[in-house]
Parts: sequence; structure tokens; C-alpha cells
Amino acid sequence: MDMTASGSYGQFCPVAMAAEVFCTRWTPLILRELLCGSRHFNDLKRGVPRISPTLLSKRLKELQLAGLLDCTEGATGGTEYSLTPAGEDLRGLVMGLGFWGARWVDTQKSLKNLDPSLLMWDMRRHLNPTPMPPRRYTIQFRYPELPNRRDWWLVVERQDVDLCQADPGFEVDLYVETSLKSMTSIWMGMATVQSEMTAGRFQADGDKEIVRSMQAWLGLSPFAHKQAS
Amino acid sequence: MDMTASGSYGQFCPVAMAAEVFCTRWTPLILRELLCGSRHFNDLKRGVPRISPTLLSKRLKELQLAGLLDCTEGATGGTEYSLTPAGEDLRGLVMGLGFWGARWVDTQKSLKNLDPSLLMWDMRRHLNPTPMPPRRYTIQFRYPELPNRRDWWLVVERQDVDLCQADPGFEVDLYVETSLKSMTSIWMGMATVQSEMTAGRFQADGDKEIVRSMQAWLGLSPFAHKQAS
DNA sequence: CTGCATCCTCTTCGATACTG
DNA sequence: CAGTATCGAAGAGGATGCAG
Repeated sequence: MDMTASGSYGQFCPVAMAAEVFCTRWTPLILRELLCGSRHFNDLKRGVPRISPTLLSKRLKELQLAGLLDCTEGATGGTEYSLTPAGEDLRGLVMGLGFWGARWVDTQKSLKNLDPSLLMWDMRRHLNPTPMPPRRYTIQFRYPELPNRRDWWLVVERQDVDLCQADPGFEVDLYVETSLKSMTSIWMGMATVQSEMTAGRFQADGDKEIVRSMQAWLGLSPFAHKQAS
Repeated sequence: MDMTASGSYGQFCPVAMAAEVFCTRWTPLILRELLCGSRHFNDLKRGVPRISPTLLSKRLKELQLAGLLDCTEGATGGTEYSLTPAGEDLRGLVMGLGFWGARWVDTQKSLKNLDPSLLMWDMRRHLNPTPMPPRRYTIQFRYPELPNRRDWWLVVERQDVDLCQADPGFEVDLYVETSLKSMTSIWMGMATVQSEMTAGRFQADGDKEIVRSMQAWLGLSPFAHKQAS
């Protein structure tokens, strides 16, 4: 009887059994992406950029084996992943982990891990297009300090939001220039558009009404500290 | 700028920041023990028996560094560990992990990881001495199938419960003979004293009243499935 | 382009033994 | 009691290749 099945804690305690599937490297982040709605391998990779494809593939298989993940042939041919009820039931834990992190992890430490792709990808996901005019609306973000991936475009059309790293060629309705740190702080609820603008770390050129309501349509990270609004 | 600080996910997302401290190997189990009240190195080792002392020591240092754990010189000379508010605030997550495990992890799989020390240690911790007579009360457990660590004694005196692996020499008030699997199932709420007794997998000799109320004073794992009582 | 598989290197883990 | 020392094994990361 091999009690040392690799990665097993050898404990019947439910905490141990759950930790075996939930608390392995990268797994909470993969689950976060799945819970946010990512269904394809490369979407997951985008949300978890520093994982190797090998390891991502391995983790997905493990999640399947543990009964958290279904894997079906998608319409376009690619594999589609979706959480089972057991996987969906981890939502509270993943959110709880995030809230704990937002509350107790040192802000300065978080802001050491800036990543424009992740930030923009997350902003795209949560942007609320409702206050936008009912036409295509193009927003350009520039992070002047970055050596590459300096410019990003969000193209809002109807209720869809596209994120581009290459100029989509449309007229820019709103141009935002700020530092990656300021933008991340705003997104995380550690600062506001207003506070960063006042501090001279955030410029926005475009329709005044849209600029004024930016804090609202931008949305915040689901884990943002609650601010007095 | 080293973005690859070992073990870091390089993400500002609070889920990632929290996972860096919470979702490393053994950490949830160490936290479970701390949350249950263990304060000394060897108590922790008892609750997490398969971790190496080296790694336990390392994890405790990491928890300290992360601000979850305080480490003070105890009265008797040994080091005493105690959770900070940030650590205590993980209680919900650890419990949530356990409840998820109890709900979704295959019962048969859990029951592959039997461990008498862990079971008895956990039973000792949660036993409710209130229905016991107000004198010293000795209970012997025997797991006949085990090659060693077959006999265990719980000595209840006032509100204290002691666990022994060597015969304490007192007269045995209640003698229980069962399989490790049955006892674990009962403890986890997957079976009851009654059901296992009826199935002939559980014998108890002693005061009838104590035997009848055994399910009550034994207590159940905090993660036990809720049973219709 | 999606979804992996392979190869190789480097870090981490586990088992055991030993010290203040 | 509370850890450290050592060393072989296992696991993670990175680069590259390849099939559909």
C-alpha cells in the first residue's frame, strides 16, 4: 500500500484532501480564470501568463481527474473547458482567498508585480460599456515608462469589448496616459482616477462626461478595497 | 528587477498574492493545526506527521515573514507559536477548504488515508467529557487489524482528556474494538456508532448508558457531513 | 493558431540522522 | 523540546518542436 502517492498528504482530513487538489502551484489562478469564464487553453494562458504550457496542460488534466473540470470538443474544433458543480463550488474559496489577499497582503508588495497584459485583460473583462455612447468607442492607454507593450486599445462596440496591442486604426475617442502603477492602483481600489489625476500621474483626453464617469465604467477589480464612494 | 522571486506568481492579483502564502505544500495543514490551538513545534508535528521537521521549520519561518504567525519564548522555555490577526482571519478559508473536501472528495478516496495517530489525536481534541461521570474515566480503543499502534487509551479526568499509546494502568471503564476504517467513518460522519455496531464492525463493552450516548460525547469531525440525528 | 509533447536544467521536497 | 545537516528523488520552469 503506497501511502506516499505523489503529492498526497496521507490524511483523511477533508482539509488535506481538498488541499491536495486546490493548493498546488498555479491551481488557484487557473481556477480563478475558469471561474471568470475562460474556456480555452490560450485564454487560460493569457490569464496565467507565467505558467508553462506543459504545466497548464498537466494541471487541467489533474482538475479533470479530480472531477472539477469538464473537457468537451468545442464548436470551432478547439477543446472547451468548463467547471463541474464541484469546481463551481470553489468560487467562494477563490474569492475568499482574493479578499484575504486584498486585506492583508502589503500593498507595496502587490505593486511590485505589475503586468500590463494582465491588467488590461482584467480591465477588459470587467469594463461596463453601459455609460458609453451607443456606437463604437475606442480608448487608448499609454504607459510611457514601458519599453514595449506601451500602447493598448480597448474597442467597445455594443456590449463587446476588444483588447488590442496593435493600433486598430479607428479614431481614438479617449486617450489615457498614466503609469502602470497608477493604473493598477486605481484598478485595485487603492487609488481613484480623481486622486491620481490630481497628483499629476494620470491624464485623460476626450469627452469630459466620459472622463468624469471613468471611475464608474472602468469598474474595479472584484477584490478592490471598498472605497467610500 | 527580478520578477521571478522564487515561488512568486508575478501577479498583483490578490488571489495570486494570497495563494503564494496559503497554497504551498503543507501550509493549509499547518494552519489547521494552529487554528485548532497547537502552539508548539512538536504538537504541530503530531498533527502533520508526514512533514519533515526541516520543512515544518521552514514553513513556520515563512508564515512569520508573511505576518501570519507570532513566535515568542514560552513560559517553559520552548518556543510558542500563535497566529496574528491576519493568520486568524484565514480560519474561514481553512474551514471552507474542509467543507468543500467533505462535500466533494470521494469518500472511498478519503478512507484510503487512514491513520490511527491522527484520528485519535483529533478525537482527543474534540471529545466532550460532559456526559462522563465526574471521576477519572478510561476508554481503551483496539484496532485488531493493525500490526502496531493497535491499542489506544483516552483518559478523561475533569475536563481534560489525555491520549496514551501505552497502557496507563488504570481500570478500563469502556473497551472499544473496531476497525480503523469504521472508527474513521464514524468520526467523519459517514457512518454512525449504531450503524457500525449493527453491521458487526464495532463492539463496545462497558456502561450501557455511556455506550448509548457514545455518538454524542465522541463528537464528530468539524467537517463531518451533517447527519439526520 | 490551438493544444499540447519532449528534453533539459534547476529548485524543492522527503528521509534520515544528528545537535544545542 | 526544537530544531539543523545532508543528500538523493521528485517536481517545476524554459525552450523548442509538432500535429490538427
